[in-house]
Amino acid sequence: MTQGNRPPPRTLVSDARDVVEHCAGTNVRLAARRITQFLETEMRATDLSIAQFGLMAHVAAAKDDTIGGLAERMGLEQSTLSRNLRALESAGLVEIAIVEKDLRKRAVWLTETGARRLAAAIPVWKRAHDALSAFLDPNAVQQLTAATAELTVGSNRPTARSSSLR
Amino acid sequence: MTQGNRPPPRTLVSDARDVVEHCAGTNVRLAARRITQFLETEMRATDLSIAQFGLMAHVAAAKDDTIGGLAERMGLEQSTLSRNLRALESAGLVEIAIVEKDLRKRAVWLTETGARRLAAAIPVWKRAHDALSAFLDPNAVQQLTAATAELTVGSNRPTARSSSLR
DNA sequence: TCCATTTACATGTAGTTACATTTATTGTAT
DNA sequence: ATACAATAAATGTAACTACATGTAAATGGA
Repeated sequence: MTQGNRPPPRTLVSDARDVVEHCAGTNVRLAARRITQFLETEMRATDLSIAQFGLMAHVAAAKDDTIGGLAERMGLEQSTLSRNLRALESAGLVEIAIVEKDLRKRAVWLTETGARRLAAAIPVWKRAHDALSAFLDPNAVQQLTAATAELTVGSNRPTARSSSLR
Repeated sequence: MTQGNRPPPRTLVSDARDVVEHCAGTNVRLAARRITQFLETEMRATDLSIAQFGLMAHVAAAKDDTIGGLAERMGLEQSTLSRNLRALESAGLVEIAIVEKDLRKRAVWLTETGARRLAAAIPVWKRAHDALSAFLDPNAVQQLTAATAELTVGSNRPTARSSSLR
């Protein structure tokens, strides 16, 4: 009787199941792995990884295209993007050059080869993405991604109360 | 006049913008990076990465807990999981042992230390996850992840028409 | 039983990512 | 003009991940 509708006692196992089921972090990472593996398989013929394909699409779509600007929009560390771009440069797919107005900055653009490779990859991506759409709603992913935009670490941390932890 | 409501001609730039905006692969990866960075920051005090935290939660929640079974449920390569587990083993957080019934298999479980570390991390995760919920709906992520479950490469590839590419 | 096949895991190698630090350039206050 | 601070990118290092391959154990048909 004293147990009424008290919640069941939390155990490590039940807490762990909670994490496995509900954690947005572990779950979005799992979803990303599965979707990546699917698209990577479907787009194997392009000889571009999803990371490379996405980066090249960003470069092609970019108006301001300094490394820092790209990193911001892609949610990548500047150092990560720097390296990924250098790899594409070595492959002859992009060119990187110093901006005259500010010698610290670098501008990036697709080479002819890069543009051709991206253009060739787009229809493959379209077919792969259509196949993916049979399983999940790309709009849902888009909305999720949009929601995370405000999460950007750096300036606007509304929940910077982590100091109260210790 | 001849242009009526014909769709505009596709250019590489407009196609690239399409990819950037709509691609579920690049977008879910972006969302995963942002969410990971947020949680990693909020949970710094636990001294566990999200990958480690999630893996330990899976180990704690697992009934069958061979490496292959874990890999399946976590959408990770067996080789990846093998290494990640060995790292946790070196840190004294899990134990790994051969299964007597089948000497090829390995069973995994948390050590006392591991259980204590995970138990200590759970409330930190709860606070971090609550903060995250202000920005996005964990249910949406859960549903997305559930949708990707059928995507598992290996058996049920409904779109294995990639050979028609060339 | 024996051998080929399959299964489970480990290892070599490489791509993607992040943090900390360094280097070069720009901006600013004296 | 000079010195100090801020900004942009590159580099050192390491974690996470996957593919290809190797090794050991189990399984199944001859």
